[in-house]
Amino acid sequence: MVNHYEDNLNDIFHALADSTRREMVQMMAERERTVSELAEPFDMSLAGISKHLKVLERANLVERSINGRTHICRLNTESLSQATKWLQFYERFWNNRFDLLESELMKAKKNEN
Amino acid sequence: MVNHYEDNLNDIFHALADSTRREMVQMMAERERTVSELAEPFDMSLAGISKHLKVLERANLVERSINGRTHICRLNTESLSQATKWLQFYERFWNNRFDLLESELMKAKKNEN
DNA sequence: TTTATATTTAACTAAATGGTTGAATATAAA
DNA sequence: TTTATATTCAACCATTTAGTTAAATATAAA
Repeated sequence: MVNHYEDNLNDIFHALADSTRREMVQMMAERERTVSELAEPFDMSLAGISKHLKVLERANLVERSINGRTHICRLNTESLSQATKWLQFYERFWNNRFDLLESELMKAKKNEN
Repeated sequence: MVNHYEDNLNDIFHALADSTRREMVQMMAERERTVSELAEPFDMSLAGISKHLKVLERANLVERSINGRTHICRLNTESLSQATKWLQFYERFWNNRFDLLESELMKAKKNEN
């Protein structure tokens, strides 16, 4: 059994583990962007940006539509919320743990009196 | 200016971009674990697990206390919620976009009549 | 039809990653 | 004091990554 869900999470987290790519995501969060727009803020070759874009696409974080000679890139919510869901699931555990700790502390405090 | 926040996000997302490490996180979410406990489900050398653990520690996702010859590993909420916050911030943008789209569709529907 | 623009592809490189094995360290148990 | 257990460290290896430059492709503009 191949686990596509796991593969996808690998790709998503990997894609987000790079400052340049996260900045690109930020830019696309504001609005759609062409490849050269995405490249503009960075001191990096267009080929370099093109590669980063591919990593984001592999993770399904970005979709592209080709309009003449310019490519228009936009974010895809689906993958992002997959990652968020994973994180939030485990945060819940911690928060429960903390709630537990807190209630223990409250008990302890009561017994002080 | 060095950006520690960005570095940290790189480390966190990188740490989470590996199935083995995510499973280790899951285990520690349930309760504290020793290194050998963490290693048990995997078909991998202890040295391998030890390295994965280091990656999680570098990301501040895990803290370790040494108790005799066994090391006890537990999760650190802080880093996880840093990642969650980053993700949620950008999800907000998308959701706003979707709300906008939705209201446009409503308008269009009205004009149909 | 020629030239300029937008982008990708290919080939290359240095560094990082994910794994291994074998030896080292430190502590606990016999 | 010897032996067993828990863990890390060091050295190594194959693969992936993040970047480069130069050439290729495709479209738009002169």
